[in-house]
Amino acid sequence: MTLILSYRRGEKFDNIIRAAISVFAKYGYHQAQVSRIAEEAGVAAGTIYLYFENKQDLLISVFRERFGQIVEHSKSQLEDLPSPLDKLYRLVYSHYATLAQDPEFATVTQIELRQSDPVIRTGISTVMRSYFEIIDGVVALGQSQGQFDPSLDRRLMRNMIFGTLDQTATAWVLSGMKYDLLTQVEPTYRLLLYGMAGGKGAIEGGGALRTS
Amino acid sequence: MTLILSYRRGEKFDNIIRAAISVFAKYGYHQAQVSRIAEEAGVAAGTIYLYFENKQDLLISVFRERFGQIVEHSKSQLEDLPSPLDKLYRLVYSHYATLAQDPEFATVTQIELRQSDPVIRTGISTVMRSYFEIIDGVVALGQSQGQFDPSLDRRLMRNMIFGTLDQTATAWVLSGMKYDLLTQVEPTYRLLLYGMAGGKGAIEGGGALRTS
Amino acid sequence: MTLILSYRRGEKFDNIIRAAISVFAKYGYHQAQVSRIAEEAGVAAGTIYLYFENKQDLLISVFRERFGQIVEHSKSQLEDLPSPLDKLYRLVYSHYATLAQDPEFATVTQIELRQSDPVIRTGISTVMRSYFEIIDGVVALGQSQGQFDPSLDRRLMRNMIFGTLDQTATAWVLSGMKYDLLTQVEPTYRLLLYGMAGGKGAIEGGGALRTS
Amino acid sequence: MTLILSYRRGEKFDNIIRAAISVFAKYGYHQAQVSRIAEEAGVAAGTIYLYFENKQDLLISVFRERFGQIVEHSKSQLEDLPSPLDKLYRLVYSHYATLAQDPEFATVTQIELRQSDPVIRTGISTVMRSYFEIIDGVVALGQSQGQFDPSLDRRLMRNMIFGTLDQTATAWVLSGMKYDLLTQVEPTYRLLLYGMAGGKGAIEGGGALRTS
DNA sequence: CATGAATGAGACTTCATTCAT
DNA sequence: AATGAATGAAGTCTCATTCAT
Repeated sequence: MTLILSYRRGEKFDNIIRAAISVFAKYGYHQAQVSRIAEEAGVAAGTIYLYFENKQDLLISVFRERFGQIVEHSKSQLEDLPSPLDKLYRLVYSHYATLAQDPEFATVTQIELRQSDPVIRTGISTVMRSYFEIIDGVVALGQSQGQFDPSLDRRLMRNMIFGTLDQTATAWVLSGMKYDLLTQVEPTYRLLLYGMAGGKGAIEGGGALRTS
Repeated sequence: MTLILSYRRGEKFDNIIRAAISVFAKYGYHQAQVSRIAEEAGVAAGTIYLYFENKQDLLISVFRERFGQIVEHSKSQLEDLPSPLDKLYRLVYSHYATLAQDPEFATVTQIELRQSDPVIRTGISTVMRSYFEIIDGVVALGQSQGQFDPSLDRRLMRNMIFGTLDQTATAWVLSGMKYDLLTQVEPTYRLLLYGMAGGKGAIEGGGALRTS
Repeated sequence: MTLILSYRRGEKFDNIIRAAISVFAKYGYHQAQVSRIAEEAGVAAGTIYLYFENKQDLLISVFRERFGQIVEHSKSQLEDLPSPLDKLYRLVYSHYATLAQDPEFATVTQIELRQSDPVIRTGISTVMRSYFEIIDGVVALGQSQGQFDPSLDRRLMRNMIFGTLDQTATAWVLSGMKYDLLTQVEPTYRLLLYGMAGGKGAIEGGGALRTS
Repeated sequence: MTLILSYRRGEKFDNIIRAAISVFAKYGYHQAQVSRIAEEAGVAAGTIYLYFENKQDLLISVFRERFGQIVEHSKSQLEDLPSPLDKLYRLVYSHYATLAQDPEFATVTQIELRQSDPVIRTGISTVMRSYFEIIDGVVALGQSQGQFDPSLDRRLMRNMIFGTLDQTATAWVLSGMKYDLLTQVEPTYRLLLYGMAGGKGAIEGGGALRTS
């Protein structure tokens, strides 16, 4: 494991990651053969095991590697912005843009990564946590400054933001990426902020059932 | 296939479905052996293939069977309610209540069903479509009656609603179901309806970036 | 494991054992492919795993199965004989005759079974123990009746008996089984009983070094 | 091969041999990784291949190197002694003492070296032959001088001597070397010389079966 | 003489599925 | 309708060995 880490970060490492994304996207995780990834990366099959512990680790690493960059990128982008609203907008934009720019990565992220395998889920959730922290940061700031409803549970808001972005992205991938995901940035932003009511303020109704 | 259908709906069918949920929840889809499901259902392994085409079909059937009931239930529940707001509230409630009532089914739904296998995804999306149609119906009614912002894309609203419910449910399952999911009904309803801004109406800011 | 045991003892079981002896003898343990054994046994490769846990278990089972028969046979043969000397003679005869009758089994026993793999050694030693107990029984009886020197360590005598039989058998196998092993029965018996001195009684010498 | 020989005998060669004994004893031949031996010897993995042809050669060399010393030592020790009985005694003593002095080497010799691999067996038997010749020399001298029964087959006597020493040593190793092997020198010597009957001379019985 | 990153062959084993009974 | 013994395809991973430096 220590040895493996010492190998990381090299031309071959990058080639393997690239090839893995491509092959995972094309064939899916289970159908993707390690030997095929090796071939596409221009290395011997055994070489992959100098850089990754096993196939699962490769999938997780693909995600960590790329999504880690995205998280770093998002973080730096949001830092410059003082307004929580701007941060939210930028967050939506970054999320969609990242996926729109790289269809193969989008496929892997939205489809292949949803493996129920515990090891894979655990590996992914580690990276996801840092993304959630970014979202949480935006939410917290907005609440403290009064732009976001301070009475709402922070975790729930995060679930809405991520759930909406993720579901929208998944729907887009499953549609065959036929439309431009970036057209959804603005409406998603508005929807998250003002809700389905569109910012009209409190509406009568919906309360009759609350006791059920 | 015709033969298979003729067998369906019997005591054994139900036993197998029940056993499958239990075993999928305990071991995960890939680790769940058909022979183990058979054992837990009290039938021979081969018998399962009289009721289901294959293991994938079993997973999809589990979902179709249970989720179909839920969809029917939700549909009938919403029909009685005239207000789109009440419908939305009831939708949130039903979604959470169904999962909260059956932890094993919740695990299978939120975790195991997220298989990247195309066949499984296709099978699931068929069932999901009818659920999406319910959501879409609520959204359309709300827009035509003016409670929901008519300028918003209907599909996007559906993605937000489902994405939020789903992500919230997944977070709850992954947390070990340690808290009561039903406490999230009310806040989720409000959040979906009024957004993060809490229904304060248009807020300045967030617009500067819209051209980026 | 319980399941596996329920399968044991059938025509297929015997065929696999027979095929395994043949293939192990021909190719050696490591070079012997499970698929080849299956082919020779006239079953599918997977079928072997219904009867044996793995390849190691197959090797151990081969030994246990055949050697177990031998042990039972030897035990019954020796029981009838009242004299420890006759028992010893019969022991030597049985040991050599068993191997001489089945060259393939002899090869597996003397060569392939000498794997240093801990699991294999453990599996084998379990069966060997019962053979050692037979030898020990003969030794104990002979000592109590006065035909064997009672001052000698019983375990050491067992080591000499088994070591001599085993080494003689191994030398015979490695020689290509070019001579008749049964010609060694009589001289082996005499050698074990009377020693290299040939029963001449105490001889001067050899004592000068005993303090070194 | 010529190149390889020219490298031999140096500090590194000795380090590798030492490391190999240690690693083979700890992990067994198949579990012993060349890279681990290299690490323990303080050299790079590739360096081992400057001194040894392959892993098998390394195992054989370990044996040849150490056992060769032992053979030379035994030979020189026995040369001084005029009596075949003293030679026999010394042989037993040397055999046990060598193993008792070096537990790791004992483990490798008695356990790891029993590989069924033909190449390894062949390599080992070459070294063994010279040891057998020493034994044969003692036997021949004893027979010609009349201390050993001249009617007995020389090879059989060698098998008994080596088989007894070897089996006793193996039993000692497998017991975890819990007792002092040297306590077995004297009884082993007596047992080999006078047999189980303890030198009482011919005993009635055991003859009835000789025709069977 | 030495290194150590890269190679790549090779086989065990699992388990969903079948089909004779 | 049910059984369950038998099938057989299919792919990951290890690690001895090489060779460019």
